[in-house]
Amino acid sequence: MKEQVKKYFNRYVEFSDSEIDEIFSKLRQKTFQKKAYVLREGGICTDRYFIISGLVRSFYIDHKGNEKITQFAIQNWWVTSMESFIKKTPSAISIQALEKTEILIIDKDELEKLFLSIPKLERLFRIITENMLIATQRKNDIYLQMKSKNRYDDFINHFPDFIQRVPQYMIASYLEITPEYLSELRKS
Amino acid sequence: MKEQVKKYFNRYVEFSDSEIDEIFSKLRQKTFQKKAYVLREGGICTDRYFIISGLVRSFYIDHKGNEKITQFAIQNWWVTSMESFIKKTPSAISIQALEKTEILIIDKDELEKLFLSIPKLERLFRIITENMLIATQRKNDIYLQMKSKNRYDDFINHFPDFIQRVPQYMIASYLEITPEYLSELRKS
DNA sequence: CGCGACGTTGATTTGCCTCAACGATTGTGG
DNA sequence: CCACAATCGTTGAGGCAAATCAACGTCGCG
Repeated sequence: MKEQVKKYFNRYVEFSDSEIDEIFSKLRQKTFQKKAYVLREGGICTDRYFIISGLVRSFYIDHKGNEKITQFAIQNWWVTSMESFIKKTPSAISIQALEKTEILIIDKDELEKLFLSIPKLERLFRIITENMLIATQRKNDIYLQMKSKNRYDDFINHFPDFIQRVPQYMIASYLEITPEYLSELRKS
Repeated sequence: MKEQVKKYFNRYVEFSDSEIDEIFSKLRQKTFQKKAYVLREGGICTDRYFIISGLVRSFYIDHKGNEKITQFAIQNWWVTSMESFIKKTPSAISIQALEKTEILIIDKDELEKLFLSIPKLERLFRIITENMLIATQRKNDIYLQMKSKNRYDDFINHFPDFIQRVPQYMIASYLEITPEYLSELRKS
């Protein structure tokens, strides 16, 4: 497991073994069973979560009471409620495991301390955040412009493995389509 | 002008005067007339742009040949084509001044060097990127869920000054509505 | 076994787009 | 300084993508 994380970290910035050890000493590891909540709506999100294995979704409840899924995250992805984490406000989203999921947890205060002692770590997080921004902008631009059918095709191309692991109505939610209409689309 | 930027920088991280001077020595200043292009689609975006005064839009051309506006930026905002900047790929978007606009330009290579000599600057950019991510996610979540009418109301509340400065059909484009339909909405 | 979770189907409605045409305003060259 | 062209907002008719609502079939699980 440590090897996996180390490899991931070194993809963007090179850390020495002692730096990795220092970072690791601040991480907590936790296992979430299927349907368990990593974070509940309304709570302050004080952590960043790194997925070792498994699958989670983040979602919020819209004004009509429907769940809206904003993100799926798997192995080697970071999740958090960014707005809550940065502004220390109650989180609008919940994060929930869809399978048994292994997660590494880093606390905000610990992270800030690590940024000071290991500036390279701050660099890593700058880069990670930039990548998240690009991905989010991409979803924004592409999905607003595309018709439902094309969004579904795009999703299949980008995340083929998710089709197997995620129930269809959740994919519909992520794509902002009703389950009924997605079912219709799939016939063709 | 220098005071304005210094004040902005110090909102997130405190820099010494000598650090500010070092940063400033790497910045170029440029004035763009109305309708002038800061960046053209297809070019590699090697800079980040900081708006001193004025107003720009970023937009791309969709598959039907229509302009889609993804962002407006004013005083104290950063703009760039993030994907092009990070990956060094041709930019999908153009950036254009909608008014006479004063811009500070920082080159990517210079910025990377500054990150090494002034780690606090990297911190500033991490924070800026986080804020951009939050804003982008917000647009994502809210706009996908809202009907056109609500998006327009939301826009008016968040950016009341833009209404005066930006032609209506550009606001329509930003909100992913046709100008005709926005006109219809405004009647109520 | 029985219940809840999930996918499908069909009928109806609606939000929004498309296309075409028409004023009002601004700007520009002769 | 006027004439003509762009640019911009509005209006209306018609059409389609996608939502809503309700009902039903199927599977897996406690």
